Amino acid sequence: MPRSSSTALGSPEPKSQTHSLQPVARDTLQERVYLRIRQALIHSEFKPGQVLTIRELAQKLGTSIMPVREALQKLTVERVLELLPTRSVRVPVLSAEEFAEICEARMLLEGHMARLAAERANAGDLERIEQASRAFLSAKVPSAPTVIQQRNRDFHFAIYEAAHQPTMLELIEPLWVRCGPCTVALFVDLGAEKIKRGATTHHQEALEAIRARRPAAAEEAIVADIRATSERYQKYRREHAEFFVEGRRAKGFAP
Amino acid sequence: MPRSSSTALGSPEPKSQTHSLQPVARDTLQERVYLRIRQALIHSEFKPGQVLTIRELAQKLGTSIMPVREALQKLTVERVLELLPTRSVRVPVLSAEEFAEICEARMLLEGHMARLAAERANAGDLERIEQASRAFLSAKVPSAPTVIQQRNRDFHFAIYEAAHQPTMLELIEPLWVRCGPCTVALFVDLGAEKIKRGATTHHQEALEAIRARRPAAAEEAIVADIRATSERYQKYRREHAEFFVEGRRAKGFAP
DNA sequence: TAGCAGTAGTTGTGATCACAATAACGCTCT
DNA sequence: AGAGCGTTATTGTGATCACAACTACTGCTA
Repeated sequence: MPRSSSTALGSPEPKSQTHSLQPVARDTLQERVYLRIRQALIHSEFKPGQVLTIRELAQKLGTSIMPVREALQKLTVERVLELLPTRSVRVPVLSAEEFAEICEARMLLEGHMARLAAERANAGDLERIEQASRAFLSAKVPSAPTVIQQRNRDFHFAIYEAAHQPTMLELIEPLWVRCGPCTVALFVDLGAEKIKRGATTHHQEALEAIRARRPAAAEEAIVADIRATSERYQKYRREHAEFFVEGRRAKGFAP
Repeated sequence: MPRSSSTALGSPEPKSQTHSLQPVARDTLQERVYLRIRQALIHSEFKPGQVLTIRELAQKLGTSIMPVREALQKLTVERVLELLPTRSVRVPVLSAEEFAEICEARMLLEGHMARLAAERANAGDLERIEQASRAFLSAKVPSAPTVIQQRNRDFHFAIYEAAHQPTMLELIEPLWVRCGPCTVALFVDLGAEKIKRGATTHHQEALEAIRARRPAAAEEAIVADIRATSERYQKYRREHAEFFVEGRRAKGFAP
């Protein structure tokens, strides 16, 4: 029976009506599968290095293999997953160099966006940024690491949205997803508390700079924030080299 | 008959052996289809705004629809193609703003790479850059616009490869592909001659700067080159607004 | 003639099957 | 017991079918 309404995937999110009457593309199973796997990656339900197989995911998600194979390919193209020589896919284990290069690109692009935000942010933008900042600060430290990570993410993107450059924003998003699975490891290991303290300083600086319309300072704060993440990962990889062995075939992931 | 060896797609390119004994992933039909369509896009065999259908392409390429639909999805994820609300795909018509934002990102990333190239290029890198430069200069002006465009591309990437940042290089590539179909229009319309003259200046400046190990100058030259392209497109769109009507269902593309 | 309903054709999505290549397992022989 | 080999299981790819949503065309009605 084609187009089965599977129950394992939940409802197709609440339509995110930003402008009311857009010709909303009808949602496909493929997309729900894609979002589900993506979310699982961000939540560290898969480990770096783990191999994902089409049929296993299809079974766990209660669909045929078709939506899964297209979702996996999509994630592979976005470099969120990695293609093995055998054409299987796995969660990438970012080398120190790869992570550093991605952070370098992030510093350039996101720094640019922070600068623009300081120049262009209107009242509504500012309000959203401040709200995101409050949400980040109020995140309880012993809560799930993904909560803090999510609010950190929200804060950054509140700023970048204030730059009003939607196309560049779309270039930045995949960089975050690529880093996701590896940065979660940082939160879990180094302790969210310490990371939150470090980030708070940069966040406050960025917020102040945008409020005061000082583009250079805003860029500087964001770049510093990203650089801290980059250096943290360098350090972490050196100290936990044994964790990053190319472990294959680690099963798991309860939907 | 599964895995038919279609003849319409040509041979699977000469293996590009850069390091000899890599565990080369076996080539798939999907990948050949992908490269073929990608090439067709770069060569302007499709017009901006044109809708591509799975079955039509499959028939012209002599395959089933499976490889085509995956190739199209891949191109869509890379933003080379655009998803319509009906889930059909079409060649995007970049708005002036979108093009400008992509160019902005390119200036940041490619400027960074040019700077690094000036710092790090070794003898082999320099030789490759100079050879690419000679090839660009020797391109006959009345030749196919795509030849000049290709050699321009080769020159830029010869520089970026000298930065030795493979991950960031992979971030830059899709930006070029996205601009491809629209910049070809520039070459065809404004005349390759004029564009080549303009680019030559920036190319020579970049080459000199890298040779002399002056990172700032190298970055400046590359940024100027990209900015020229960006402004050219702005002007072009304004003057040829009528060409960019959202024309649907323009057929064509002889394989 | 303009408007509209109905129909035939087209298109993307999802399911299922077939197959070749790889990986995993068990067996034998030394 | 351990290395080598043949067999079975698993995996991704490609083809084909079924179907729902949409498009375009036709012919009827006011």
